[in-house]
Amino acid sequence: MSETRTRLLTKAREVFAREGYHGASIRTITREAGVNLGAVTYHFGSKQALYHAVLEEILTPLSARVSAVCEDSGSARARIREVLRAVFEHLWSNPDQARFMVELRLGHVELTDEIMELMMPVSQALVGLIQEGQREGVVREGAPLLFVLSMMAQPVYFMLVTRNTDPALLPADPTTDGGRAIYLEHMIEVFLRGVSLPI
Amino acid sequence: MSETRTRLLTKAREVFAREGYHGASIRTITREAGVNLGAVTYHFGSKQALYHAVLEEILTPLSARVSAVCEDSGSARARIREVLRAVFEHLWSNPDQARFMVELRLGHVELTDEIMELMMPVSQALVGLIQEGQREGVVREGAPLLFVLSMMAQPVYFMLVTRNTDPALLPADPTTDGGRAIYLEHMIEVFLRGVSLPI
DNA sequence: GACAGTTTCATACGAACGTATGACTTAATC
DNA sequence: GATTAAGTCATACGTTCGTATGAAACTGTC
Repeated sequence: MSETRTRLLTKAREVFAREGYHGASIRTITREAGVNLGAVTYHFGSKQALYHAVLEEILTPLSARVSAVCEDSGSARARIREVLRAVFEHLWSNPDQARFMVELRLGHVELTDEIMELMMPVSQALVGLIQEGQREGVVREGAPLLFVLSMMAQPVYFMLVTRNTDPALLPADPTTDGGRAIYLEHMIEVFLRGVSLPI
Repeated sequence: MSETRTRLLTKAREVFAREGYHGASIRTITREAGVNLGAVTYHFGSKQALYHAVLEEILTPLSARVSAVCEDSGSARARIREVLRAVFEHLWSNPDQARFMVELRLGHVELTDEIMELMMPVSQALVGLIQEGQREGVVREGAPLLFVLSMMAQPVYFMLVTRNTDPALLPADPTTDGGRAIYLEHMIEVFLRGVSLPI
């Protein structure tokens, strides 16, 4: 794989995340990547294809990891913890990823069927996990998809807010391992209590 | 207030929400609003000023309502329910609003100080509410801002996802009052259990 | 009905956009 | 070292963007 291609992928992820699909221009991306203006056309064909390449690069490992954790052995409760940890760490390991996924949700960009198919198994795996949780009595009755939404809401929203907020106002520094652990533990705690059975 | 101006505000909200700030063009907005291309310049001065006008129109009533509910009489638990209801209903009464607020969070658009000042009292009021909840024993110990984030995550994320998902896949139809009630009750339940004291 | 102020209109401008093109450079093969 | 394929480069094309401009069409006042 050509170095120009990887430089483009790396910078494109950063610039798309920072400015959004329409806000980012090929000129900005190529300039910051230190490559020629024509490189996007040559290596990817178009701006949209470059965006999809970045998206795929982000979604593939997330999808794989979430699906894997869902099918782990162990109690549903333990796996729910692990899914939250996986999503959280994935989004935070590269903050740009959460912004990508949110813009994706906003639907400002046309998506290919391939991208869609990359996301489907994730939500299916999560629904399955919640159903097992209900069978094991960890999750109370209700539509599984509602719980899936509640599960994903916190990692995405936390990422969205904390990256744009003055760190001094935050209860923990999200750029350190210790700070991140606080956010993660909080989210897990809220979700597990939130879905638990009445006592 | 001129009719052209209000038509612009209405259509701009819709188009900005649908396509994002950079994706929406003045030409699209004015064409769909049925007004002249120059109307944006004349009535607002610039595209950005139009965006800010829309944002202010959205944030002002939300800010007022949330602040009012926070300072209501009644138990903290009841007020938390009411805040969730207020945010939820506000976002769902016009789905575009949630999309605006998310793009705002993504930071793809430069914001004025006035817009910032419109948002500050909301988060302060919410922090105060959580602290009262902790005093009353409804909310367990922990950084109030963490709970505030958890409280807002669900309404925003639910809106974001359900608007772009095939309704047939959803557990309830978000376009009907009955469907919305299901989502709201779910969110309230998850949050109140999630922040509650261990028993 | 002439006037003044306001709003609308068609149109023009320069800048920035995504993409296309063909010459140039590099690297590998024989 | 000639040939070929792959990659890089500067540059040009047509389009669309936000904005500016001045004429035309309103609206109310005297």
